[in-house]
Amino acid sequence: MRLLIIEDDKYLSDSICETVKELFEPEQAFDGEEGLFLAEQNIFDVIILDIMLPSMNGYEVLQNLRKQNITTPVIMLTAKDGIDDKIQGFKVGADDYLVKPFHREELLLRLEAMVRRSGGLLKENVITFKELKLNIKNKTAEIQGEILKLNGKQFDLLEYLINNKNAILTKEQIFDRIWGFESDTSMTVVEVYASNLRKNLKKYGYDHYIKTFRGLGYMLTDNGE
Amino acid sequence: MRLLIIEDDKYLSDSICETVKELFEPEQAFDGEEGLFLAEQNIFDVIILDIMLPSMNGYEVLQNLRKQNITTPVIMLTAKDGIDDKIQGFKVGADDYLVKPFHREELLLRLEAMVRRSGGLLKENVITFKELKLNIKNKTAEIQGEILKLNGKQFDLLEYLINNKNAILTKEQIFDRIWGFESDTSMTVVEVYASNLRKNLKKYGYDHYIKTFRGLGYMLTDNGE
DNA sequence: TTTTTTTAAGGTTGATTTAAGGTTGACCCT
DNA sequence: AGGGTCAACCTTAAATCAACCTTAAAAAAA
Repeated sequence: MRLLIIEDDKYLSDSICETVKELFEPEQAFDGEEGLFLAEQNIFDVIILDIMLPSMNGYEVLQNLRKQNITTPVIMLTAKDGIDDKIQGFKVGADDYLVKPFHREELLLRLEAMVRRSGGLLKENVITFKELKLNIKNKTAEIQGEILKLNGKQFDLLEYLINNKNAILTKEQIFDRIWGFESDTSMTVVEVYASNLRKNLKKYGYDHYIKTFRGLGYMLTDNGE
Repeated sequence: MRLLIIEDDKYLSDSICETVKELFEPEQAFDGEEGLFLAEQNIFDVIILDIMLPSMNGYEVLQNLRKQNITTPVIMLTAKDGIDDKIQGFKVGADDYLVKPFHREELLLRLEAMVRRSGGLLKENVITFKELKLNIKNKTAEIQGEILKLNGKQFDLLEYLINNKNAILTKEQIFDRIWGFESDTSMTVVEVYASNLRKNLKKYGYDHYIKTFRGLGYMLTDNGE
């Protein structure tokens, strides 16, 4: 679970990081433009967005995102308490709202509720797909009783696929998520890893479940065909 | 959209009804047990739940519901302002929280955000024409229960036609939309794709619905002949 | 060293485009 | 009305092209 914090108050931002680090991998942006740029990568599970920001305010960031059909859940954060702000925030597409100062526990709970609502699961130690079990913590995979050896990025890919089963993931998304959007390696690595992953799953007949959609991306699916 | 309001203050309950009646069909319950009974029917899209209630408090109602795997989104409502209440509410599975007194507009916006999150969005990912369903996200088509395989541009064409059913689309429009107006391929591809699409729909008797208007363009229509 | 990651190259598949010949229907002429 | 002509459209199949797969070797990391 990746969380983007767009907040110019470094002290507050760090403190949020600290608060959530059990459940999320946080990333920080300290002004509006930087935040928008990062959010546009569309690789985060939740975004915490302050309203008063240098270079571009929170509303603009959010509006911009929604215009691009990026639907990552957003929690707006502000010192202002007026209802007008709340209304504006929701109109632009925020999913929740938190008034500073807030209790850490409340933030955590709202984050959880948010992620739960949007179908995601909080960081679990074990995720499964049919008879395939991934232990996120030790990065081990088990299938039909046997232990399956997967190296780092292959594991990450499989994890990402399982967490988004029955949804198409574009090569861009996969690349941005696993290699990082600023990585300068070529996007064809994704194909190579898809290939390797399939090879490893073939033994168990699970390679079929990774479907490629030409021009669109990949999907892990369990509904037959 | 059906909304259940579980709130013992009749005046407040009525006033909520009034506020939301544009967007929801509200139903009222005035104590915990009645509310639980109604909620158990699992026919509502959202529930507004007060905490202080006769016969059974809001936490118990919610806990009970979740235990039965009823996941209707719930907004908790209370006069208490302490963080402890919020925590308890979220722990039991509330999806949002509102402190009395609240602005009507805020309630409305939270309701909208809630519904949007819990599948309101999903509906926009699917468009239909008679028994034909297109899932825009997965780019899959389903007709009369069967899955229909369409390649990229065929799918795009069908999507465009469905979104403009009962309106004539010129070949230029179709071409510009799907191939891009700067494309240097010949406009006759549109005919080829119309042909292929019809061939694929023929099996289900849906080819007739794509009518060509000589000199004008194509139209997808569902009113007979 | 051993393992993992990245690059490079050639092969495969299937979508897209072109081309060619066949239909259809509008319009004109006698 | 009937027949001829033509342009628009349909259909098919072959040619082309881009996306993707696979493999193996090179580079980097452990």
